Amino acid sequence: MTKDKYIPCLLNLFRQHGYDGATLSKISKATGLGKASLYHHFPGGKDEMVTTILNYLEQALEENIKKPLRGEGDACDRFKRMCQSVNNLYEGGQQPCLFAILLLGSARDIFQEKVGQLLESWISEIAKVLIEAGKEENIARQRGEDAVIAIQGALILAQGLEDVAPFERILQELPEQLCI
Amino acid sequence: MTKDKYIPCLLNLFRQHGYDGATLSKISKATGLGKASLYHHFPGGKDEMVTTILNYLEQALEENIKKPLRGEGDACDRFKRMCQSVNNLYEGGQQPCLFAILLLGSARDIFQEKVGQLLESWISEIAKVLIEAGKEENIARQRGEDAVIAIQGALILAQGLEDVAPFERILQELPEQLCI
DNA sequence: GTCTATAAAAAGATAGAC
DNA sequence: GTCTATCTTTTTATAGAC
Repeated sequence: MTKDKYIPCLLNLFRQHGYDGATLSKISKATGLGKASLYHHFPGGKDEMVTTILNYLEQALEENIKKPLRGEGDACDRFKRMCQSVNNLYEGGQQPCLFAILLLGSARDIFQEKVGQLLESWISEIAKVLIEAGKEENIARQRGEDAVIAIQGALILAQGLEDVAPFERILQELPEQLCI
Repeated sequence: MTKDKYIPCLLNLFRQHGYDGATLSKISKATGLGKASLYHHFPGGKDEMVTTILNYLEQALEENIKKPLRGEGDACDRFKRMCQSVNNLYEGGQQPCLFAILLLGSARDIFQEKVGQLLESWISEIAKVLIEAGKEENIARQRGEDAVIAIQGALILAQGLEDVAPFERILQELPEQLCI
């Protein structure tokens, strides 16, 4: 898959400009590929680019988020490692979340189902850790939701206030709040 | 201001489709006005429409959010009234937040400053209630941030999961969590 | 696999009549 | 204050050469 090479660049573009804002002109300039070349790699146009990115993010979620949650140590240790990964993926809170961007943009209808699955699997994986740690099932599920809510909300606020401090604080507090 | 008549319709459009997705064609169809008429009311085009909406939302924030926070009763009672208003404004979690939409879309550069001010004033007003209730200043500020983070995150999750339950739960828990 | 050139469609915006 | 008609620009998408 030679087109994998362009995924990081494309991810950045869609995160910075949104689905509509990332025009083929900008994509062409950023990747260094002509428009026709872009359609050679992604015959389906921007939709296929975003679908490719979402598949890449599904892997990243598996590798950087879920795997640490299934790793060594107690629940709190695992959550700490998850938060470190989250911090990296969102570059310390400076980068918005593509999931949220897609859910709030004009392409919502196209990508909502896939994004919903990814969010659901993230919540579910957090809940599993807490169930394993002895928490009641409903509580564990709620804590999983709370974690994703806090991360998504903090990313929004970081964008609004142009300040990553709330995001950093949320990530720091999250492991303990989940284990209480 | 006769153009005020169109604000609710415009707000709905931009919330449903985002800044780019709300095209002049859709706006024309939804308002029943021709494109030229739209430019008569909003010479600055879509930018001016959104600016007008944001000024309207600033009033709504003042009237429905801040005013209840300065009202009668203890801190927890005031937060409960705020949450009722929040529930109404976002239609039980079914409607996304225009603030988040603008921050995550292609028009971020144009509206970030204004949206940031509105979020900041919301946080600040929550903090004031907690300071008045005897909380330490830094803690009060953090709780204000936590509230806005929870609401924004819950709205994202509601969109992703196509389920308002997390939003409803967050709003129900919020008053007590703030007062602890 | 990449390019230039071009087409086709859609978007934002305006002129001028009524 | 609203309309029809038109214009300009941008965007997506493709044809065909190399």
